Amino acid sequence: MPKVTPERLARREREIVNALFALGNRATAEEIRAQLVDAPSGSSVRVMLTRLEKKGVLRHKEEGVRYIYSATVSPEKAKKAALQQHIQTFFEGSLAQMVMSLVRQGSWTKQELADLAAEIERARKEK
Amino acid sequence: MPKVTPERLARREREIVNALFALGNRATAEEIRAQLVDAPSGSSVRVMLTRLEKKGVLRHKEEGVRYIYSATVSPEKAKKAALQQHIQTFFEGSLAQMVMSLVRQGSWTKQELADLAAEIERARKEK
DNA sequence: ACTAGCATGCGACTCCTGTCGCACGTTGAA
DNA sequence: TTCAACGTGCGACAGGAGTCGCATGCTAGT
Repeated sequence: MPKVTPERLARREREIVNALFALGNRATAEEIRAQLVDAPSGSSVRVMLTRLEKKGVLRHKEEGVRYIYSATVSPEKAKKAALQQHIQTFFEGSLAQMVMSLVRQGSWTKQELADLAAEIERARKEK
Repeated sequence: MPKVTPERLARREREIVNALFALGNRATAEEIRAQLVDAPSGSSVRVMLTRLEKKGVLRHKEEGVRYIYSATVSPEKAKKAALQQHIQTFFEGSLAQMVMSLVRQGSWTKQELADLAAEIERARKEK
């Protein structure tokens, strides 16, 4: 059995896992379905869910009548992997470069900038 | 013909487009192949490349004997879309929240923090 | 002019994705 | 107890993704 990382999933499967993370890694089939762009039938989503579970990517527990799904990888790990991916693809592997770019290009409120500055100060002091 | 955004590509196709971006949106079939994890044969990659081109995701121009491929969407646009995706999935849609988290959790050198602080100062002054 | 070396793309094949309809079990109301 | 409402999963299917071997064509060295 080949190893299955979240990054190596097929399109819809990945969309589903992402939706699950966006929903706090705890959702019913229907909630996930609602989150999907160009949403298929509930039936289709459930097939995917089952397959994903068979692959070991998801698990479920029953809660009353319905199933509550969640990813087996921790959101933290998935987040980290996805970030790594993004940085590798678009910023030559440099986190610093990415954050710089975000600060420069994003649209920030006064408050956000202040908070961010404070956070950085704190990080600098810890050095 | 359904619209084809980079996010809606199949696994391998996406990997290829990402590899292309990582290579500066300008690469030969072989360069792309080398960049792929669990790399398939050159033959396979070229088939993908051709299909991607047919879908309008890529284009190529001949350069001597070989083809140089590049994505039709600008890297900037792709980057933005990918970022949006990431933020939506892992940070409840908040860019600020994401950057905060990165500053807090990333491993930063003194220099990087200084540069970042400077960049933020600059952004604040522009307000 | 030959030939070795690359690079392209065609034809072909397999299996996985993605889709759904429908039958089935449970629950709560009439 | 009958029935509607809801959620699950089975069986089935079509098409696309992913793979490769090989024929073909150009380039550069001998």
